[in-house]
Amino acid sequence: MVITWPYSDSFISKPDPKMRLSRFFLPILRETPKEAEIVSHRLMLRAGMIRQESAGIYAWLPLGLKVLNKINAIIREEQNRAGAIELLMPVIQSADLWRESGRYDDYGKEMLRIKDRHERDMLFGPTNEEMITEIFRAYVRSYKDLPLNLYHIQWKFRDEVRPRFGVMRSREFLMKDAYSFDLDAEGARHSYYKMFTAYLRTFARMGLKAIPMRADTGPIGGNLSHEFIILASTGESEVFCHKDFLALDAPAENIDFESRAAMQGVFDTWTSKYAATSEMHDASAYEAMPESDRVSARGIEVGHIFNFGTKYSEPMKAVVNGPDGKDVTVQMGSYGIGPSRLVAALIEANHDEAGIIWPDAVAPFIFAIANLKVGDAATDAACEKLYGEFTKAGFDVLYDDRDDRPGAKFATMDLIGVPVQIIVGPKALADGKVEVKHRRTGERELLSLEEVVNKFAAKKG
RNA sequence: CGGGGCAUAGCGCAGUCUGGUAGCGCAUCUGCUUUGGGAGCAGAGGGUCGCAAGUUCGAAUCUUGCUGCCCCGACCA
Repeated sequence: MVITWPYSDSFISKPDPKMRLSRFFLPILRETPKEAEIVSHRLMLRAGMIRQESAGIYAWLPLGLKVLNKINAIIREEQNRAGAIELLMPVIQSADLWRESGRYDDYGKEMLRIKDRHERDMLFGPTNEEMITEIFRAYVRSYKDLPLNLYHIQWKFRDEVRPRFGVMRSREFLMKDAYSFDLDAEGARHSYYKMFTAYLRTFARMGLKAIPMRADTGPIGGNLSHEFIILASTGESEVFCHKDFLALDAPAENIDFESRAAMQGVFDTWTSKYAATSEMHDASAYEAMPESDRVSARGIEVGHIFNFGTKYSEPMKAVVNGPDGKDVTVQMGSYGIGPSRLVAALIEANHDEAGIIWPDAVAPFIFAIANLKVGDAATDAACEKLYGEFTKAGFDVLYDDRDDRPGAKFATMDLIGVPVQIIVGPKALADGKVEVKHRRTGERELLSLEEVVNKFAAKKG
């Protein structure tokens, strides 16, 4: 019997690599809306990535969504690699669940509380420790099912007093939150180190240098916690660290997440020297380092991990049978990354006067083809040829087929940050060449169509 | 939550003080020209001036109330 794959290739290929700008929805703005203060907010609005619908609440337009999805894809790969398992919990939660942990009263006005038609107290989830603990305790009975790490990527709502900086500090935001369950403290540390390692890899893959810094646990609770901070001049908080962290490479793809020694090694390497946010800053320890080793900079928090023991499992009775048949309250940790904030953070770290400079890994389109003279038989044909080849190779490629002037096309490609811009104009094409411009370096090269295809489009196959 | 400010076309703004036909730039649409760094000319469309009361012959403009949004500070993925 032959079982045929029930989906067409085009259906499963996500995201859609084919895009003609004349047909795409890319509402770019020439002028900056006055409310946007920081560069990422300005550029996201100008590049048509987001639209504000309310204070701190944004609609994600197609270009913004493409970036968000790429970030999510990287996060998923690294979470899965580290052994976490994806599920999806609802955004609306019951107040009763939060009364069990005691956080219904503790969380304050930051939690958006709502009533359903039966006058039941509900809430829009600001985080999911309670819910995941409820799910865990409903099914897991044995220590043999541990360790377990479950995560989801879901919208959160925190009714910030003052939302600002676009999606950097919004009320509704996307969060990847993972929750680990272990039999004992030692296992919980291993789980913590696994996520620690996964986070280093996740941010590195996006071209970000994220430095783990000892952090306050805040309302989540616990005793072991790190914030992952990326350095950006427009960052919200001041951070201090040893300069060696800037040169450290993230753990390799083939690192063994199950090896406690390997995980401990990663953790030790990345925590061996001084690194702290201003809240946790110890000026005397910092100044004990030679001045040439000190780095003081602005930082953006893009991830935060916690080991909080039995803070939730105890009151919510998440217990398993141990090897000796006795109940053991499980050890938990939670691990958060804000993909929506990451979009803004990536822009803060990657831009110039002309616009965004996407790292390849998260670029909404890696390639753009600019037809400088739409309607010209030669440029039209060359563009269609390239567009077809890149599409066939499975790349995200944007074809600017608008009947517009070259300057407008250059400005658009630079604004939306396309890493590799293939410029097809009548002059170079008369010699059979097109120009390839690299957004980040500004480097340009003249190549024939075949060379372009061989150099770029043939790679992925 | 304290302090400050804003609300007029899709975006950026003028007009408000001193009440009297709602304007400018960009964007959009049409036509012609133009085509390697956000083109030029000509024409066109688009606004219950945030909402509601009040004062007045007459309110974008004055008064009161409300709503929304932004900025600064304290708090946060």
